[in-house]
Amino acid sequence: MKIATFNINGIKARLPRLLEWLDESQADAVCLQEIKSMEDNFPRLEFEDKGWHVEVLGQKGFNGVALLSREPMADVMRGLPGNEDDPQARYIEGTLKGVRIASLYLPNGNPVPGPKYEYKMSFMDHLITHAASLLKSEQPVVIAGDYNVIPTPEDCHDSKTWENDALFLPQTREKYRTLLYQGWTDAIRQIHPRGDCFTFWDYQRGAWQKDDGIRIDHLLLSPQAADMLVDAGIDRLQRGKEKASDHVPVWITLKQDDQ
DNA sequence: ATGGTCGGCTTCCGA
Repeated sequence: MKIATFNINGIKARLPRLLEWLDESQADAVCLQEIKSMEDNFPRLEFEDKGWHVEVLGQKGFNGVALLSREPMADVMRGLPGNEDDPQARYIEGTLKGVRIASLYLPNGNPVPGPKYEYKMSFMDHLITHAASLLKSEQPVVIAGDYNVIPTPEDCHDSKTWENDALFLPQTREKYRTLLYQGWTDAIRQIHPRGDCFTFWDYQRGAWQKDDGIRIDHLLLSPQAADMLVDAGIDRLQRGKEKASDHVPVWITLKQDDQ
C-alpha cells in the first residue's frame, strides 16, 4: 500500500497539477493539506470521476485538509480529537485496509513571540495527547502531513536562516521530539538516514533554484506501521513544474499480508 | 540590508 502526503497550497490553483500527479503516483491514499476551500467548493467530482473517494475538512480561504483513497475510508473523524472546537481545519483521520491514516496541517506559528506561536504550542500538546491514544490502539497508524517543524539542522539548507523561526525554535523541536519519543518512526529518515530530503522551497528569493529548502512534511509511523515499512521517497521534481505548490509530495509504501 | 512570490470570494493576510 502506498500512502502520500501533499500540501497543495490551494486546491483551485493546483487542480491540474494534482490530477496529473495522482495518475503518476499510483498511491492508494493521499493526505492533502492547505486545500484553502470549504467542503462545498471542493472539486469532488474531478476526483470521483477518476475513482477516488474523498473526505474533506474544509475552511474558507485558509487551511483545510482532505483524504483521497482508492477504496472508501472507514470511521472518518474530522478535527483533532480533544480539540474539536478549534475553528481551524487542520486534521482528518480515517481507516483504509486496517491502517489508520491522518492528514495533519500543523500551525506555522510565526511570528514569534505571539498568539500564533502559543496556538502552535497548544496544538502540538493536543496532538501529543491524541498520538498517545493512537499508540495505545496497537494498530498500524500513519500521521502524515505538514508539521511545520524542521526536526534537525540537517533538515534545512542553512540553519542560521531559521534559528529564530517558529519552525526551528528549540521549543518547537523539543515538542516534536516528545512526540517521536512516544514511539513514532520518521519514515523518511528510516529509509534515508542522511542527506537533504527537503519537502518545501519558498516561492521567494529563488529558493528552489538555489535548493534552499527545508524538510517539514513528515509521515510518522506507529510501531505496527513501521514494521510494514518497505520504502519512502520525495517527489521533488514536482517543485520544478509550472504552477507548482511550494511543497512536494512525500510517500511511503507498506507491505501488507495480501501483497 | 532589502526585497523578493504565491493564493485567496484579494486591495491585505497568511505562508
